[in-house]
Amino acid sequence: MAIADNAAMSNTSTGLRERTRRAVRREIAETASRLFLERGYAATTIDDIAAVVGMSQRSVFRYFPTKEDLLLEKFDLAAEQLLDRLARIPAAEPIWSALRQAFEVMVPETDRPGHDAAAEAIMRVVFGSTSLFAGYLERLQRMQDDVVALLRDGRPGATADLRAVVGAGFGCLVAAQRSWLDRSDPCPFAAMLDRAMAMVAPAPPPRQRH
Amino acid sequence: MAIADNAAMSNTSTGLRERTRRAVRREIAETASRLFLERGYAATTIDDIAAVVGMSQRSVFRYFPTKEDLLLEKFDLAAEQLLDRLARIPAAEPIWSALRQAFEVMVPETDRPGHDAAAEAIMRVVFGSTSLFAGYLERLQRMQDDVVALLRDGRPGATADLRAVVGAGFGCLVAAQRSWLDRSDPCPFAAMLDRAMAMVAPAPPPRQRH
DNA sequence: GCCATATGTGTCAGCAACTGACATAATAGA
DNA sequence: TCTATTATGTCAGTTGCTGACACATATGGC
Repeated sequence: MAIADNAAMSNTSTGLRERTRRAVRREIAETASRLFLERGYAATTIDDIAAVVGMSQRSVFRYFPTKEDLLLEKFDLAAEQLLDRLARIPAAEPIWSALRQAFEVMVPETDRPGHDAAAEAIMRVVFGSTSLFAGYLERLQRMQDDVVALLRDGRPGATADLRAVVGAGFGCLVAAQRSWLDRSDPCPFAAMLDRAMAMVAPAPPPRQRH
Repeated sequence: MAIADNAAMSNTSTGLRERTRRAVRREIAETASRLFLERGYAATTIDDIAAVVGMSQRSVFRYFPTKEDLLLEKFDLAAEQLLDRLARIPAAEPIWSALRQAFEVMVPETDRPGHDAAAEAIMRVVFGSTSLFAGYLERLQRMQDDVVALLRDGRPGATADLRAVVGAGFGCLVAAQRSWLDRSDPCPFAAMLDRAMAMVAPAPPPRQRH
C-alpha cells in the first residue's frame, strides 16, 4: 500500500509529491512573512496571502493550521536545533551553562556580520503583536517540556526542580530578547543574553553534585 | 460637564450607574466561569453565556473585550495585589525574596484550609486550554513590566538586568504552578514555589550591594 | 498505455469571535 | 419635567477556521 511507502519516505527528501508540497509550503510562509512585514500582522488577511500566492484561502489552511503558524513555525525549527544542540552537551555540564549554549541557536543570524535584518524585523512583528507574542510564549513553554524531558535522564534531580531551572532560563531568554529589541545603542544579542543569565545564576552553581 | 464628574467618581463606590455596571459585570464573569468549568472553555460560546445571563451577545462584548478576558481578568486583580504587596517591601530586601513574597498573592486560596476548589479548577481550565494559557503567559509578561518599573526606582542596577531577574522569577512561578497542577500527592503550592525559587537562586545572593 | 486509488484544490456553506452603526429605552441631573 | 447621557437590542459585516462535496491530477500496478 502507498501508506507504508509514504511513511517510509516522509523523512527522506525523495518523493516528488513531498517535494512540491514542501515548496508550496515554503512559498506560502515566505509570502505571509513578507506581507506581515509590509502591512502588519493584523492588517494582513489570509485571503490577501492566498491571493498573492494564487490559491484559495482554504488551501492555505490546508498547509498551515492557523494564521499564527505562518510566522511562528519559524521558531519550531529553532526549537529542533536547540534540542539537537542540547542533546550533544555532556551531562557533566551544569544545566545553566548548557541552557546558555543551547540558546545560541535562538537568534542565529542577528549577531552575525551579515546581520539578517529580516530576522530582527520578524522578531519585532512577533513581539509587537499581542496575540502573536502570546502564541510565541506558549510555544516556548512547550519547548521547555521537551528540554526538561531531555535533561531529565542523564542528570539527577526531580522533574519539578528541573522545570524551575529551565523556566528561569527561558525567562532570562525572553527578557534578553525584549531588552535587545529595546536597545538604543548597537549591542550583540549574545552579550545581552550572557548578562541576563549571569544575573540570575552567578558563576559557581551550588547545586550540582557531579 | 458630566465627563469631569464621571472621572471624579469613577474610583469611589458612589454612583448608582457604576454600581449596577459593576454588578452586571460580575454576574457575567461568574456565569462565564461556571459554564467554562461545566462545559469547557472552547465548548462554551459567548451566545451561551449571554443567553444564561439574559442579555444579547453584543452586550457581553460591551463589558468584556474578548472571550479570554472573561476568565483572565481574575488575574488582573492578582496583579494589582502583587504590585501592592511588592511596593510595601523595603528596598533593602533582596529582589529574589521580595519576588517570592509578592508571589504569595498569586494563588491565595488554594493552600488555605478551606482550599477553594474553584480557584484550582479555574487554573486547570486556563492551563488546559492552549489559547487561554497563551493569553495568561502574555499577561504575566505585561505584569513583569509593571514589576520592573516598580523595582527600578529604589534599587540599583540597569533595567535589562532587573528584567532578567524578574523574568527568571516569573519563570519559576509558572514552573511551580505547572508542577503543582501535576502533583500526585497533596502538596501546598507555597512549598513548590519555595523549592522552585530556591533551586534557581540559592540562599546567599552575590548580587546586592546594600 | 490503462485503470484504480490517493491526493491536491476550489467552492460553498456554516460557525464563532468580534465590530460598527443605528434605533430605542432607561435614567441621571438641571 | 425636560434634556443629555448611557445601556441595550438588532442587524449587518469581517475574519479566522472547518467540514463536505466535486473535480482534476498524479501515482503505481498491470
